[in-house]
Amino acid sequence: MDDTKITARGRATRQRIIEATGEQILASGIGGTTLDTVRAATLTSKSQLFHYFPGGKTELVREVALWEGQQLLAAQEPEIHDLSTYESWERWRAGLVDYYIGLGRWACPIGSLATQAAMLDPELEATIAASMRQWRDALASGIERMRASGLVDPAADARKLAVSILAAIQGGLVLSQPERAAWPLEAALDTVLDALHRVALPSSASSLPR
Amino acid sequence: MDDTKITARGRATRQRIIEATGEQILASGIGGTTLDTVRAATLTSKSQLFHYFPGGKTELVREVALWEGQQLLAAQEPEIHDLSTYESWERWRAGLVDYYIGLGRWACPIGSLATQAAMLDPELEATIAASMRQWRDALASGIERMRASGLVDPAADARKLAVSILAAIQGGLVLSQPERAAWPLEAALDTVLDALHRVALPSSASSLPR
DNA sequence: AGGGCAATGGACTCATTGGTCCAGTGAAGT
DNA sequence: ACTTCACTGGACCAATGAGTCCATTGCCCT
Repeated sequence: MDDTKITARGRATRQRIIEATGEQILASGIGGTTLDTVRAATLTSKSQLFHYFPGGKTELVREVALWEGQQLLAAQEPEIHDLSTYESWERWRAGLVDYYIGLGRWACPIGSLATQAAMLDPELEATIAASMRQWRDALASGIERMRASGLVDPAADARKLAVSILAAIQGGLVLSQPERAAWPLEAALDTVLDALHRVALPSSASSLPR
Repeated sequence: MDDTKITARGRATRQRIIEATGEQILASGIGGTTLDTVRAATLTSKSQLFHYFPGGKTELVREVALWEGQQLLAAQEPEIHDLSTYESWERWRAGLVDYYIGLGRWACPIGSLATQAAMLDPELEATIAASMRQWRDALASGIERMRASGLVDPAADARKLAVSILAAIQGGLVLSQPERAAWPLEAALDTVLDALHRVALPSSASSLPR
């Protein structure tokens, strides 16, 4: 949607719609989120939904995916851009778990969307894949920084480790969901971060208090 | 559904419905699977669907979840009941990846269902959680066997490692989906199985050809 | 052979939902 | 003040999809 003809009030309404839709999708999935429930939650009307998202539900969901991707990355600041020490990784880990706890649901706004997107909308899937890649690259950069400063084995494969960490998060959340508890997520993260510690050079600290 | 009044033909039809529904759910999700498409794929009629699954779509999906859970475990035989050596783990891993490749989609019949179930049907979620627990316990038993035979550190937490391995599978598949490639799944599995190797006792072989 | 019930076919109903349309309202700029 | 256009309200439409109902077929058992 073009931003050329939109007032401050309009932008606020539009953003309100996106955020409310995001919450509903996290809670009930794309299929369980209807334009009517969004309308009710945002105190708007059908025409507003189509005014701000001419492409209808499809476009709205894509905008939500974009927004959630940004939010997820932002929630990991500032550590996500450091990760140059084990202490930084520890802080990042704690913050991330807190973020998911704060959501009130054991689900990743991006991850659970990814599963649904593949079946519904290829463009949405591409958007989400881009968010994932961005996230993965941020983690990989941190590992690279540690490698550069000699904290981990130069032979370590940063890309592969980053993918494994992301997988632990996503998979951990899948398992945490039915348990309604953080321990599967934390166990998976522990194990994979241990693996990261294990590629530490013999001379450096290779274990953290757990 | 009671099996008391069902003929061989009936049972076959019922099973055909379950399997076709399972395929459609894997491809399009629960929401994307309609009774009409199931009817078309199985050459049945609406009344048959309700004849075999009086509870309607809800009951049908639950039966599918049960069936898929059994299939998934069966696909890992016989290794899933061994896992007492690193070689057995390696064979198990190769077989599992092959199984997912064979499905033609980078998704787990149980895992992707789990994400959707939480938003739709608590009983379905419970069914899936039970499958996951069974799976996890099978893996944990294997680790226990290795511990008993002295192949891994007695201090290793089998339950935690099993959860981490499952998380790597589920998360790896989430990441593999948009990539349309096995490497994220394999990377995640590699990393977490490496972690298992690392808890090997110093006297035993602690690395595998990769 | 034939009675009975499982199995099947398919039209029909009703609720939901995405999307359209047009008529009002209000705020920003001149 | 007034004009304009973004913004808003809500009735309406068409498609879809779950579930119902009843009539018909055909297999199993005696």
